[in-house]
Amino acid sequence: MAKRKVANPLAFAVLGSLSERPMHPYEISTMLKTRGKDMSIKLNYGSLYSVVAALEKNGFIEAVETVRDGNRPEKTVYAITAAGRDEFADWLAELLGSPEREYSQLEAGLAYLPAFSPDRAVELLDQRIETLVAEIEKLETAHAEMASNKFPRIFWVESEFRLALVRAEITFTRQLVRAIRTDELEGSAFWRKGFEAVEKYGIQPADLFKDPVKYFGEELPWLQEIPPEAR
Amino acid sequence: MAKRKVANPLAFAVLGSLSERPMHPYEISTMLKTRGKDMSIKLNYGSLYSVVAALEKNGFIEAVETVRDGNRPEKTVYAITAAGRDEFADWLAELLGSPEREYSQLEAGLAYLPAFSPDRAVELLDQRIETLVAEIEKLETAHAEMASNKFPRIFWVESEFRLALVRAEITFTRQLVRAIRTDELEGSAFWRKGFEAVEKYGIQPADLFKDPVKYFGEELPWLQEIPPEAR
DNA sequence: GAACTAATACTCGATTTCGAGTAATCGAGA
DNA sequence: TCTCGATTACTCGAAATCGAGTATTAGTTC
Repeated sequence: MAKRKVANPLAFAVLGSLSERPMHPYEISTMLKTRGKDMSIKLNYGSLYSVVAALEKNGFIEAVETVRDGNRPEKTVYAITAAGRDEFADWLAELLGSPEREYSQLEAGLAYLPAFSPDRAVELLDQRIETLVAEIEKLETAHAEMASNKFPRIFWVESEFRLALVRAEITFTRQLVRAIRTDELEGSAFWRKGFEAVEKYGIQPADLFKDPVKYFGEELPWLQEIPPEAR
Repeated sequence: MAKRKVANPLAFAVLGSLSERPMHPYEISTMLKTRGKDMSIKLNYGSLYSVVAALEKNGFIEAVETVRDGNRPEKTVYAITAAGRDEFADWLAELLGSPEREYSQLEAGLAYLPAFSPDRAVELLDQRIETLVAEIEKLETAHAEMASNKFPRIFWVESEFRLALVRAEITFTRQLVRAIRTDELEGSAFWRKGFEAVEKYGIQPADLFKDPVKYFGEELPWLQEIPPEAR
């Protein structure tokens, strides 16, 4: 899958909007908002206009008219081209059919979890859970409302997916907190010991592994598996 | 939470690495790789060097020595500063404690799901499921291996989180496919009818809502709720 | 009808991001 | 000892990204 000429997901939304009818950029932005698509695709004015320009440059859309309304800046109305329709279909197929690696900030944070003490980690994760619970409630309320309006679910599956993801995140985080609290996370007791040793001896965390018996009271068998330069 | 001076997650990883000991940029990159942190934080050489420069400019790290090794480019070794340690701790706390809105590509795709026929959608989602299954198997194998090496789980929680997310995605996708297939997704039958009408009458999708009785055989009560300009 | 707020419709330029390219050296095998 | 692929260690510039700022008009309230 060669790289897209215009890769910003907002460009995808622009193509999607223009495949309904010609519009000017600001109109696209308001339509995305009224339809709530800006909840699933990040909308930023700066990006919108540069993305529209890039789409035009690549022949996916074309200016069909410019209207001037009093002294306001003139609006350029764009229409999708045949190439643009192809690009949109191809892009949608890719988005749905081929999952692409995405990086979440929690993943980044967890990668450095041992940099905090277990207690501090639990405190922060609990805080996260609270925020996520609120998020879930907001989503559920919105869904209940749309359902009661008989608004077809097909128009808000993306929000249901978001809900599923947040639920998974909360479930994981709760389990993690419990595991840290109970030390059942293998290595968590070790994590505690390490932190206490750092405080007690006033050493750097990296020094812990130079004398495991002193600081952990035992050999660490897995330590031998790690090449020295990665310790 | 004011914006970070250096916002790229890779900068966070750089601070995390340098809080262990001074290193030169390339050394950071290899350490991230051997520890598998590059699976959770996107590593790109171009970004690495510009991020290091930005961190230095902002006083979070400082060059401590430059070594030259034969005719190779000279390596600048950087150390973290006190401000850098604070920044790292603050950043980690934010990553763990305050979930930030993230946009996934599947969400973007689902937002335009009705642009494809139900059959095509199912076909693509099935394809996605296949890829996700393979991904899950890879992760599970890797985890089993680390567990059998007694490598403490605390060092790979981020990968467990990733697994939880992929599992949630697959569960959701499977449910969605089933719902589309069985038409139990309210609005899915309507989606089918709409698509058939577009083919039968050769009209634009947007025209469907101009005469719902003709194309869907009934009034669509929720349609009245939508402001005309958002239709 | 003056004042003010909200909505409309962008613009701009400072960063950021990216990934392909480069160039030296090392090590293993022929 | 020659070669060649892998590893080391970056560089560069084109393109993307962002969000704050601007200017006009429409609507609302006193």
